[in-house]
Amino acid sequence: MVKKPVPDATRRSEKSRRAIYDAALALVAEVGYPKTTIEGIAARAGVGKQTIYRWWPSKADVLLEAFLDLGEQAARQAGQVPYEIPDTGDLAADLKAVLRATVDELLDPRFEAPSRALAAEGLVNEQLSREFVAKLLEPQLQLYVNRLRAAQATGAVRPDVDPRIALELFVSPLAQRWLQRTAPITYAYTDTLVDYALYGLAPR
Amino acid sequence: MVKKPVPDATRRSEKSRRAIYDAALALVAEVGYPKTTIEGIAARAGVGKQTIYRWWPSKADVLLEAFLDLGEQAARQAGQVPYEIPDTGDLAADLKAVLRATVDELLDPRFEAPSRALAAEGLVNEQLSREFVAKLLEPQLQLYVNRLRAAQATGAVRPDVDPRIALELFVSPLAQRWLQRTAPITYAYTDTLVDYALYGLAPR
Amino acid sequence: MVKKPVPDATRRSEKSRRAIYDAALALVAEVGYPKTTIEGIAARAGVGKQTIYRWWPSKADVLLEAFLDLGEQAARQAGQVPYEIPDTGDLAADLKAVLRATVDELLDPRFEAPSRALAAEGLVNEQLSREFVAKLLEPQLQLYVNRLRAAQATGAVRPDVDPRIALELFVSPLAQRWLQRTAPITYAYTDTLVDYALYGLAPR
Amino acid sequence: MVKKPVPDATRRSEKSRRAIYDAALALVAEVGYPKTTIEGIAARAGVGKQTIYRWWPSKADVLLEAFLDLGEQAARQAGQVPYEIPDTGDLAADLKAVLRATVDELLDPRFEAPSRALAAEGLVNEQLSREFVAKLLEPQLQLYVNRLRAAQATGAVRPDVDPRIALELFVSPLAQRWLQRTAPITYAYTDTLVDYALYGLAPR
DNA sequence: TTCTAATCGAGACGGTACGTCGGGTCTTATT
DNA sequence: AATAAGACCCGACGTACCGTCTCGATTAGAA
Repeated sequence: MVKKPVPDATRRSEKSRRAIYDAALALVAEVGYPKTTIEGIAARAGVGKQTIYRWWPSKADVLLEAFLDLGEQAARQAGQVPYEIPDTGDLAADLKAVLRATVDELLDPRFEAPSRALAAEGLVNEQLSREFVAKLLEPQLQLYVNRLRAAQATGAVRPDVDPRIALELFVSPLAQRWLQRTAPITYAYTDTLVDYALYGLAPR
Repeated sequence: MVKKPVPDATRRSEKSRRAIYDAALALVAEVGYPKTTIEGIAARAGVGKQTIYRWWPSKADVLLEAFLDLGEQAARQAGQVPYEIPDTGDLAADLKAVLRATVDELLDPRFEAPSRALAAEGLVNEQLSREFVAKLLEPQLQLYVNRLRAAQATGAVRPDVDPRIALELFVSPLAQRWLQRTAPITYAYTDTLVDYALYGLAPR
Repeated sequence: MVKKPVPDATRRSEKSRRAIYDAALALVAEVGYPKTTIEGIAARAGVGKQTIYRWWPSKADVLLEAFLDLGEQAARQAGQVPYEIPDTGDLAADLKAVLRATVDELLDPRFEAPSRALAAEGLVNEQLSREFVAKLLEPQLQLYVNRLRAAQATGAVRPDVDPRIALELFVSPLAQRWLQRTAPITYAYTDTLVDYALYGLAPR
Repeated sequence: MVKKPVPDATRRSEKSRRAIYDAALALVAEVGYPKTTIEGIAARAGVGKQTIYRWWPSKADVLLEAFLDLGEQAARQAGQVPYEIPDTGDLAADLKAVLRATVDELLDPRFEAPSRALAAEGLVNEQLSREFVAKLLEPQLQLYVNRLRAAQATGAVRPDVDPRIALELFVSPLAQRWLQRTAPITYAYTDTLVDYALYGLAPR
């Protein structure tokens, strides 16, 4: 077992890290993930290659961190770090609103390129996939779980329903359409998904 | 614009094509998609690189064709080329049976590696994605549309439901779990999906 | 020992041969010897590659034959097939005249490219070199031997001189300058060569 | 016009350069120039191809430098870097001695293969030829010029003779025989050349 | 505030694979 | 049977990046 000397994070250059994030996101957006190279990121960031290899094991990890950082920044700007699905008492309306916001985000070009790339890499790279799911996907899905639990408490959803599965009825179709481009994603579509799904979850 | 002279398909070597398919599938299964190289496929198939470049524009296209061919072969062996979802009159039972078979297929290692790889490539390569969807995915989904239409005719499903969207309620979650490894896929899971979804599609 | 079936020369296409000669000479002149390829010759001659491989073992042999043919043609046109060095009785004048003609030929672009190419190939390919020397060079040199022998008979050259060596005193320097581009070749230069050399060959 | 970034010569690996020289010379000697490939040199030298392409534009240039280096090494070993043709007062004897040494060198297999290859390449590649002549050939010939000038000073050679041309009378024939294999090269032959040539250069 | 050790920008290095070119063989249909 | 055409296997080309490895130059924490 070869020990790689752990670099001293306290002396790390914040400027370089930012520049690397920016370069990685910009390149993925401009030339696509496969044509984005470590060398290209380093050159664009005005950084030595070694500085990248010192802190990240692969370009996928660079992009994942850059993307997480982008998300944090966006959340911080919106001032809504502790994100929640609203609870107006009308479950269908709340879900439709959230899904419409998700549609907007999925169509935002700033997000599209990197998240597609990460999803693609994850399909084939199990380790990255786990990290992606744990850090990004599951926290999002947990919000739906919370909201559905609340709905069960008020009787809007049958108590025997597993919320972790139930949420997939409307979340997965949207994800699928987006990832595989099987069909366009619109507000009308997500509204319909919620309608179809909730029929089945509501008590008789 | 330089025109590449179109090769004469009638003189194409069938033996080479088969060998390339086999090599591509074997390598993807053995070393994974990213480490599968055109050079490796050529070497394993006992074929010149040029023979690959003559007929396919990229390794993704090689793999797509190889996979389509694999599917055709499998179907031909099973003697069930005009595939259909059974119609016993019990929609829930029929869907559960089909989804269980799908689970088996998704867990079959012969299919897993190449289809993951193609899905991953499709996320980032729109042209390939379209071909993948058109040649493989949509034909499969159409079978569900047909079965749901039949269910609407017998009154088992509400007539105002769009079958193309309805089918996503149980198909997409399964696909999602498989692709993103968010959770294990089991018979119990698919059965539950069908139950949840059909509640919502059945008449009141 | 694998026997290569000897092709039937009587059925050979004269038209193809001519086309191949023309194409080979043209290409060597236009793009240079290294960039002249068998494939290129075949394409330009409107001939299948196999037709070349059937009759010649290598591109050097094609060019050698093409060049020999070119020489024969030129000689036939000039109507002087049985070539001779003139014998006016004045050895120096005769040699100067012949060398001046040689200078002209060496500077003729039609001859320069192919003969350079053949010389180059010969340096590294002994078999070709022997053929080149035997078919082209030695016959030429023999003419000088004859003329020098005649000069010895008239007493213009010492009888103990070996004509085969003596001729090299003026022929080789010219060849060398041309081949290696060490210095320009002119009439004045060849005249000087003859003067210097004959001093040494003349009786005291 | 794309500018290729000039590599930083101060950081060049001396070990790699030596290994490349050795590999190039060894391969040319073992398999011949045409079968010597950049890939083969790199593999034999244990070096990446790019390291060759970074510093030399072609395999001919690699070989030329390797050969120049070989010559320098040999000269340094012999401790006779400022090489001179001896001047014992007997011009004929001095020239014969030097030419005999040249014959030895031309027949030394370590020198034969690469110098033939370079000569061949030079015939067809003018740029290389100029470099070869300037760096290797002319310095050698200049030694003869010097010796002949000295001979003119002592009256051993006629004052109106151009030494640069005179030297070709014995040097070029030897070179020619060696390059074109028209006849074997021996001490007797070079002695004869000197005799024939000096007759013509000596005063009456 | 100076010293000093780690990080940094830069890029040369040994490699692997790319996509292309051409060599020489073989097959097919045409003459 | 020779031919034009060109697919085939193969080896080398010159290029792009990989991940590792030096090099000064800089820079931040401990002295």
